[in-house]
Amino acid sequence: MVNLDLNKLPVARADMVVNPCAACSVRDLSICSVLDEDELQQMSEIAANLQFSPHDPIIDEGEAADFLFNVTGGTVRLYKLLPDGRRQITGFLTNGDFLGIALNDNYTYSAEAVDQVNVCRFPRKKLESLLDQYPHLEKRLLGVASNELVQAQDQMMLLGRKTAKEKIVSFLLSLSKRQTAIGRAASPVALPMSRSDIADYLGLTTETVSRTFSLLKRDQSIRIQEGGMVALPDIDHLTELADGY
Amino acid sequence: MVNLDLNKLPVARADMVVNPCAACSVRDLSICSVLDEDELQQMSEIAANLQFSPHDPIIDEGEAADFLFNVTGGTVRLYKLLPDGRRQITGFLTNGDFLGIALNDNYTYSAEAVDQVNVCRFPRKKLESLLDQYPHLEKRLLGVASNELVQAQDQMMLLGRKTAKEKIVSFLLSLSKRQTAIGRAASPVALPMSRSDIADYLGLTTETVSRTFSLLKRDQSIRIQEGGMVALPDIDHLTELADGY
DNA sequence: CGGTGCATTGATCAGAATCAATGATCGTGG
DNA sequence: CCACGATCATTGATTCTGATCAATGCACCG
Repeated sequence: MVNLDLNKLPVARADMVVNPCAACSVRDLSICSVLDEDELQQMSEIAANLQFSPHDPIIDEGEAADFLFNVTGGTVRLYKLLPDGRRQITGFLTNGDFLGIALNDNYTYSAEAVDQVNVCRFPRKKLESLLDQYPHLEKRLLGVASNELVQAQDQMMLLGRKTAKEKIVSFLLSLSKRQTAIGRAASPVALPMSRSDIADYLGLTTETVSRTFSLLKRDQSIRIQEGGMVALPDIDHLTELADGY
Repeated sequence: MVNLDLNKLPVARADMVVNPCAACSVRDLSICSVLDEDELQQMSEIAANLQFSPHDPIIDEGEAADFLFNVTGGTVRLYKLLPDGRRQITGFLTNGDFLGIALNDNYTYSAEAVDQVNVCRFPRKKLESLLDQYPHLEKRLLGVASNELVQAQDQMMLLGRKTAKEKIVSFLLSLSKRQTAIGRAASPVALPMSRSDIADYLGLTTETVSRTFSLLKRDQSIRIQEGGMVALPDIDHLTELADGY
């Protein structure tokens, strides 16, 4: 039976009662993809499904890192704050992304729901003992961490050396790539997060983000569609813009 | 027997012939700290000791990732380039640091020797099979990756949201912390890298780095000693400066 | 002694931040 | 259903931090 958390409304679906993970829509994307049926059953026994609404805190920097998460729907922002309130968003998590890979005693960053978010929550200790039991799960986690490191290095290049225009274009392309990775079209791209989220992710201000979008619209590099979707008419061209050719 | 590489002069010491790793000066700092004597022997059998002089390339972005490394002496810079030559240094590695944790088929960054560097080189495939054999080694690697992620997030905050002064002070403090982690005094701090390395690590120019050092000297926040060592007279004060209190 | 590379300092410039106003969107309640 | 307020996005005017351009200083080395 799934460990229901009554503080947050759990996602209740009929198929979950038997083995919720078996029916998980993001299984192939997540660390769970390496598990067989029995192992999946064990995962489901320690997992709780939770839902968060926009702006809900999911974890807070500094608090005890008692839980790890898998994002099963929506978008999550990870961020750190300076004492005076300056914010750096270190990443946006979506379908299948793993949250809490840093195995410290306390979280070193905060996480909030950007839109309606579903997560699968694991008690850290129980997940760790599963990791000991299943080296291939640990190996998968190492792979995930390694990918995140590669992304982090790209983001450092972006933050340290790219212009505002290059930052915005790189950001749109990374969203596009993520969409293709989960089998969706490269364009148009969904932007669930606000201008200020984008600004704090790219080391800019909201005004500069807005101006740069206007600029890109003006020279036809992007088109804004209904529902805030952004069409990328010429990905090759954008790819060159992103690296400042 | 150690697998000698004749292109680069290996470090040859008498104790290496039997089991070089047993006498390794950075063993306790490196991933090898979790290995027992037999396991260490196996590591030594796949390891090659290499030396690099300042500016020597160690790995090149894009080339096949056939080797992983442990830094056993000196300082290594990791960096990425944009087509027009802009450079972002993503990290400096020293004693005990592991190089190549991103297990992609090709390196996603380049590495060069800053000063005289010693490394311990492992063929990737052989190391991977050792990882399969020893889950605790894999676990240790996951821990290393996790630490690097935490550091990467701090660096994103630095690059995206800190002022030049905060960046320089944060940098000096991180060097100081690293020194204490290997049992040395917190101050003075050694700066083996050039102004331009520091600039490319912090998302600044050499001129701004130089000016900011002068500024910090003027208000007595730092003192330059012989040999380019930097004394940090009041670490608490610097810690506040670093986060913009 | 002169040359080369690196660091420092100064003068000016520019890209993005800040300050400020207006516009668009959305949810809520009269 | 529309009006109001709140929040977010856009655009404009101005400022400022750090980049760029330029010159000088300094140390190491042949």
